[in-house]
Amino acid sequence: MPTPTRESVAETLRAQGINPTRQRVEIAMVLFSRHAHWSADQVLAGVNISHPETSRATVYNTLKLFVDKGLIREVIVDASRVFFDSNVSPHYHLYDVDSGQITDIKASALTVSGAPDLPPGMITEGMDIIIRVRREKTASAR
Amino acid sequence: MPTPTRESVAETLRAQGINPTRQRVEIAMVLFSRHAHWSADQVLAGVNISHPETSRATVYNTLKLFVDKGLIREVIVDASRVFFDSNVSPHYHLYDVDSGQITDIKASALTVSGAPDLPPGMITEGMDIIIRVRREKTASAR
DNA sequence: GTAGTTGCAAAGTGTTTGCAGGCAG
DNA sequence: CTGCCTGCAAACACTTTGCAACTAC
Repeated sequence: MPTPTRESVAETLRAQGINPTRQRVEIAMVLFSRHAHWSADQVLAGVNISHPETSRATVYNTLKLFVDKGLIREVIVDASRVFFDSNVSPHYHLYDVDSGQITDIKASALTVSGAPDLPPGMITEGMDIIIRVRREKTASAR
Repeated sequence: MPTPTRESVAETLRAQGINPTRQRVEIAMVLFSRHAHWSADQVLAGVNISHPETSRATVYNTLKLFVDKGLIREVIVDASRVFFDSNVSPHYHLYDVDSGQITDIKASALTVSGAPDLPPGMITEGMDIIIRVRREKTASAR
């Protein structure tokens, strides 16, 4: 995924039925500049480097909009903040509980079998797998 | 797991090196009254039915203590609050995104193979699997 | 007396909301 | 003009913290 241009990003947004306003394009530019796990604040900071005129509220609104439209994914690994993942291909996560670092695991690298029976009338929306790791030897600090 | 007595709970706490104070025993009584996914507020409410003298701060402190000691598990499925799971045997979760309902899936019901290579010096602390489900037909509301 | 524990209220963090003003067609 | 977007600041929900009072030994 090469660094996208404003035009290609605007095109992507339109394709999802999203009106490509200036702020939304800027936010998408940041998100798609690389596959990463962004907090809302990181996105806000990223956007305002190049274009110092996007508000926090707009960032939150836009991130929610993008999630609804399937452009990005929410990643919930930490109770205290949501990350937004610009990699929407099937994958799971490795979470370093010490550093907070999140790493992707290709879905093809893990096989899950034996899907449980869902309650009737329910459909699966998605499956998250989070492998929590930490630096060895840390033992039982705290 | 039958409803525990204050004595058996105190014993459990001591076994983990936890000083079984009045409040801690009350909190453990609530948590162990049944396997469930408790929010801090639910625990606070539960404790204060029978013993209206435990503060919010103590509930939070105690829950954290219990997690550290392995008596209960944190479940992070929702960005906005932490649940505490009094079932510490290996299992995964089904999460109903509409109702917020969390259901256990026995670990034996799911098989995961192909553990990815960890970064060197890292050890696995645990693996969470969350299957997000929702009521069929809801389609693309909002 | 000492160390560990608790309660209170205030502070903190990430996120959401209400609303007036702006912009595009 | 009209409806969608945006920015601001206040509001929110959950959690954490500082600190004085308390308890057990």
